[in-house]
Amino acid sequence: MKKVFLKDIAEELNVSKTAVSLVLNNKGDENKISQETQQRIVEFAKKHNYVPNQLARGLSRGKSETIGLIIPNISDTFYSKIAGYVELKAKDLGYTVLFSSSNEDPKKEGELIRSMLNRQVEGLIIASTQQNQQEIRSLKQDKFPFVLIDRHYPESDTNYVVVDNFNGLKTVTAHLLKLGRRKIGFVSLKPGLEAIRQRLLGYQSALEDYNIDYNKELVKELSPKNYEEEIKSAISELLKFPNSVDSIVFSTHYLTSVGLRELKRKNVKVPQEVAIVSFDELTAFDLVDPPITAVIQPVKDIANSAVDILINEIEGKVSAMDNKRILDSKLEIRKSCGTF
Amino acid sequence: MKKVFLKDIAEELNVSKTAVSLVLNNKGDENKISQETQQRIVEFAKKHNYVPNQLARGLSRGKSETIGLIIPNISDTFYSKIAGYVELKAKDLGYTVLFSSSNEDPKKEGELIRSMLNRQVEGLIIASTQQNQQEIRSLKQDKFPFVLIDRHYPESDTNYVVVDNFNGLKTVTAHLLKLGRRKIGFVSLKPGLEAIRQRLLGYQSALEDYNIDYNKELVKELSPKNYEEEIKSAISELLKFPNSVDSIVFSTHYLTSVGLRELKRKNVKVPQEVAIVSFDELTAFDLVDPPITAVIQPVKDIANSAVDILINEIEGKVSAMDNKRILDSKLEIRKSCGTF
DNA sequence: ACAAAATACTAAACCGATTTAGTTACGGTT
DNA sequence: AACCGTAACTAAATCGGTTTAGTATTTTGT
Repeated sequence: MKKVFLKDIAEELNVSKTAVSLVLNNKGDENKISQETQQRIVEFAKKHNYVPNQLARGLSRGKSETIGLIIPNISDTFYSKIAGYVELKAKDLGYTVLFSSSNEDPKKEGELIRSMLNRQVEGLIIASTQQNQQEIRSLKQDKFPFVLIDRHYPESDTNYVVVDNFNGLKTVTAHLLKLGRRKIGFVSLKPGLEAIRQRLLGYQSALEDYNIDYNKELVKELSPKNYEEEIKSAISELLKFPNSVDSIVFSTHYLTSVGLRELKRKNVKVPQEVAIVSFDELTAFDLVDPPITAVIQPVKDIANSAVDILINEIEGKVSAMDNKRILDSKLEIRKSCGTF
Repeated sequence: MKKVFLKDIAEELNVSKTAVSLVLNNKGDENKISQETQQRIVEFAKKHNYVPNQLARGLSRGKSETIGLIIPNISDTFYSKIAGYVELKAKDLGYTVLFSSSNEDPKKEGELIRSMLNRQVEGLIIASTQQNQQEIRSLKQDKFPFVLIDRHYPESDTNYVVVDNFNGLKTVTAHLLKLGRRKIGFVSLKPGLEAIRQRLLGYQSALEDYNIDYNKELVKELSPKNYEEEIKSAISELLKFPNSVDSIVFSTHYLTSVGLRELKRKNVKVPQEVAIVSFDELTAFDLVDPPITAVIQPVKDIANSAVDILINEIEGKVSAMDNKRILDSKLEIRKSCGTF
C-alpha cells in the first residue's frame, strides 16, 4: 500500500485539490461543498489511509502545531517526569512536543533553540542553562512565545514557572534546626543558576532565624560535571574538625544520592551522627536506608502550568495575567533527618 | 532582526536562489561556483543569521534527517535513559530525534507511528506495546527502516535490540536458589509482552534446574495499569500459608519498588524472612534498605546499538548482518537476597 | 579560426499541502 | 431579457527550499 496524496484523491474522484483539502480540514460546510462530495472525499481518504504530510502542511500554513521542550537532560528523572506531563498536556491541547537536551551546555542550548525555530515550532518551554540571556532576549524581542521552567532569568520580564527554591530550602533547613541540629552543612552546585543561588539563600535565611552564624566552610559547591568525584572530599571536609557537621542539606536529588552513598562508605551513621535532607527527590527515596526527608517538587503542576501559559500565548488568548508562577514544594518528612 | 530567506540572500547579492542553495549546502565547488561568489554568499548568510527552514527543506528533499523514538513512557527511568542515549548518539550521526510516549496503548502507538511517518521521519526506534503486529508488518512491507527495542515480535523478521530476559531472570532466580531459598515467588505483569513471558520462562527454568516443581500459586501477574493496588493482595497471598514464600523475584523495577514498600508496610524482614531480587534497577537501589540485588540492563548499549542499526539501514549501508542483537544483563549482588 | 570543452552561473519545475480569488451553472426577480 | 444571488466548485499562487536541465561566456586545442 503506497502513500496517498491529496492530488491522488483529487484525481481519483475528479474534484480539485482545493475541495479535498477543505473537506478534510472540516471546512467543507462553510465552503459549500455538497454533502455528497464531502462524503465521497472523506470515505476515500479513510479507505486509503490518507494522512497529510505535516511538512507540507506546516510550510504552507506557517504553522506546525508543535511546541519545543528544551531541558538540560532527559535522563534526569525530574526532567523526564516534566517531559512526560508536558507531552500529555500538549497532546490534549492538540500539540506535538519536540524534546531536546542541552546537557547544560549554553552553546548547545542556543543551537537547539535555533534548530527548533527553524523547524517552525510555535512556542518553546525551556529549562535554561541560564547562560543565554542573549538568545532568550531576542526570543522576547521577536515576541516569540516561550515559557521558562525550573530556571528563569529574574532580571528579564518573561513567562516562567518555577518552584520556590528559597522557601523550599528554608523549610527543610528549618526542619533540621527544629530537630536540634546546629552544624548544618550544605552541599550544592557551583552557582550559575539562579535556582541554586536561591537555595543557598534559603539555607542562610533559615540559619539566620536561629541566630546561627553563616559559616562558609560548611557550604560545598560542586561542579555539575564532576560532582561524583568532588563529593568525596566535600563530605570529608564537612566531617573534619573543626567543622564536623551534625547534618547536611543536599540541594539536588543526585547530590543526595552520591552524598549518602559516600556517607555509607565512610560508615557514618545517618541520621544519628549526621542527619540529611534533600531538595528534590527520587522514586525510591522512601525506601532508602534511612528513608530520606525531602522537599518534593510539584512536577506535574510545573508541566501543566507551562503548557497552559504557552498555548494561551500561542493562541493569542489574552488572559496573559498569570504568566509568572512560583509554585510551592512540599516537605516530606521521613527518617533521614532524625526524629523529635 | 527579521527572518532571512534564501530568496532574500539571492536578491541582495544578485545571484540565483540555486547558487545560494548550492553554496550553503557545500555543493559550491562541485557545481563550479566561483570562490568569490561562494565567499560572498557564505558571509552574507552568516552575517544575517540565515538558517534554512527545515520544513521546506524536508519537503523538497523528501528527507528530514530525523528519526522517531516511540517508547511506552518517557517518565520511566529505563526509557528516559534510553532516550537520552539515543539522542546523544543520533545527534552524533547528524540526526534529530522525535520522541513520543505510547503509554502502553496500542492504538496510540499506531497513531504515533502514523504521525511520525507523516512528519517524514526517516526511521523509527520502537519499544512496542506488542499489540501492533499489523502496523509493524506494514512498516516492514514498505521497507521502512525501523528497529524494535526492549520488546520485539519474535515471529517477525525485523531488526531488534533486546536484553536476554530469559537468562536475566534465570540468573537472578538461580542466585536465590544458590543461597538456599526454595519457595520463590514471582511478581510480574500480565503477559502480553514477549519480554515478560521470557522472564517467566527464565524463572521456571531456574527452578527446574533445582528440581523444584513449578507452583503457579507463587506467580502473581499484575495489570500494568493497576499494579500499585494489586501488589497488596499479591504480596499477602504470597505470604499466606501454604505458600509463605521465602523470597520474591520482581520482574520490573517499579514492581520491586512497590513490592518492597508493601513488605515494609507489613513489617516483613527483608531479606531474613523474605529475600528479594529485581529485574532492572533504579538509581537508588544500592541505597535502599536493604540494598537491592538486581539484574542491570545495558541501557547505553541498547540505545547505541539501535541507533547504529537504524542509521546504517537508512543510509543504505549493507552491513545489515548484525541487525538482531540480544544483549546480556548484569547481575549486581547486594543485600536484599541475603548472603551466603 | 572555429569547434569542443570548461566555467559560472540561472530558470523553472518540484515537494505536498493551503488558501485566495475567481468561475460556472442555474433558479429566481423585475 | 437582462440581472442578481447562490451553490458548488476550481485554477493558480504560495510556503521556502532543492534540483534538473539548461544557457551564456570564456578558454583550449588543432
